[in-house]
Amino acid sequence: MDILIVEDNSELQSLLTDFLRKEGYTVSAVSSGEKALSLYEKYGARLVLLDINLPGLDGFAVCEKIRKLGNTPIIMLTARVSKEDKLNGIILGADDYIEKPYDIDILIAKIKGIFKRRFADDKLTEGDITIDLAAEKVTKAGKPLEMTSKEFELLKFLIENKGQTLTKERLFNAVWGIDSFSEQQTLTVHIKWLREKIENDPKTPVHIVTVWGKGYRWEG
Amino acid sequence: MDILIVEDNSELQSLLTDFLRKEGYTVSAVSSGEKALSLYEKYGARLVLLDINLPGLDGFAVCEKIRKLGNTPIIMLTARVSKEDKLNGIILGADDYIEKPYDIDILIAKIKGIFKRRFADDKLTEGDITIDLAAEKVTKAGKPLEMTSKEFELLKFLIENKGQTLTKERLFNAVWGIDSFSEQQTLTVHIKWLREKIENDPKTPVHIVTVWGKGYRWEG
DNA sequence: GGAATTATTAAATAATCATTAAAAACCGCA
DNA sequence: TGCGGTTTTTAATGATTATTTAATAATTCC
Repeated sequence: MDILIVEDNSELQSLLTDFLRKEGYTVSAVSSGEKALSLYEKYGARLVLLDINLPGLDGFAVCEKIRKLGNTPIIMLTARVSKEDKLNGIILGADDYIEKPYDIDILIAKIKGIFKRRFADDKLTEGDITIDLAAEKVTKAGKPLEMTSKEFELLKFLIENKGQTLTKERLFNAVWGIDSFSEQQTLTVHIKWLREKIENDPKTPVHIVTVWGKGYRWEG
Repeated sequence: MDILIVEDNSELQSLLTDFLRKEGYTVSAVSSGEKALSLYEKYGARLVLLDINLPGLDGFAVCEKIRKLGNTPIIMLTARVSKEDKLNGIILGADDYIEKPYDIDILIAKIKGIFKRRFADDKLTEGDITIDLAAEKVTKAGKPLEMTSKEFELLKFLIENKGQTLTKERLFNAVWGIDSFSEQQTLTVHIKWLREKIENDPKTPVHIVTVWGKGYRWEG
């Protein structure tokens, strides 16, 4: 899915949906924060358009949650124009915002800008590494890399949160699903295998860097 | 299952379902993209009728996902007639589309056409292997291969979805039709017999490759 | 230099897949 | 129905691959 629209005004929702589809994006639209989250968790999205005024869970909360689940760019839609909101939205992780009533062309332009900046094509690329998340396939400089499932999960999580330092605990939790601060050996060993496959010179890793005393970080 | 209908308009859904059942197809109908995907993942389908306007996950997104899971032909149902939609749907993998309100006879004709093109007439070839789906006969480099019915079904399903990794669950459901405890064993044994007949060197299979932890994939 | 942390390596364990043989179910046919 | 052969399933065993554990070496920070 390209774009996830979270907007409870049904008129506006279908307007946006139609417009964006005509631009060639695949669009899913929901009318509540809860639905947005469950859809996002299950299927992800490449961009989220997020209304601030939502029944139940509001836009800021949704933004925060999505930010915890991934680096998907978020554009906030807001009728309220207070400085605090702008500040708040951006601080909490929104990549951009637009005020209602807005010029649809400006919105499209913003969206295109984000897609262009963010995605070369429909695969996730990092340097000479390409990751097909759906097919669970990784290639480096065109050559396919054989990945075990744990290795793939780990790589995926690192790249999805590139630039962020991830604690070992968080990494372990994300990939293995449970807290188990005792078995950090497992993680370091897997990091080792990953580096062996990903890095040009595994002895001096440039992608998977270790943050001493904290954990690891993916550098793009 | 022959046909999976994804349509949230319940009236239209039951109309379609009844009509197609009368034509002799086995039909399942769901009203959301999420349900469609979970059903497809588990049981597959030989044809999908897919409405574009769905609540939540939209038709295009569903189409995209199904395309990643298998080569099943998809017919899009749409009220909107924009060129962009047509383009989009076809680019994303739909084999055909039909506009609402549509003539049911035209739809039936399209469906029959797809079934005929896909599952009846000409012979399916993969390298030096030729499969006659109607006659249930397989030849390798001109020589006939004796196939049991299960072996044939399995081979057919693999080749129909060549290039795609098929989970054991999905393979079993497609060929055996039901879940079972010892499904794994039965499947692996049949894979073994198939390899014995198909592969030049059954010890190092190049056509039926195993995807560790997932299932199998046919490489053409 | 020394304690804490991370990297490396090898070996043990666990999970999954392949092979084989034998039992059970199936099928055509008298 | 019962027979003989074939297909399919089940079960037991062996092989392969993934993952974890454990022991040791290297590195980093103070």
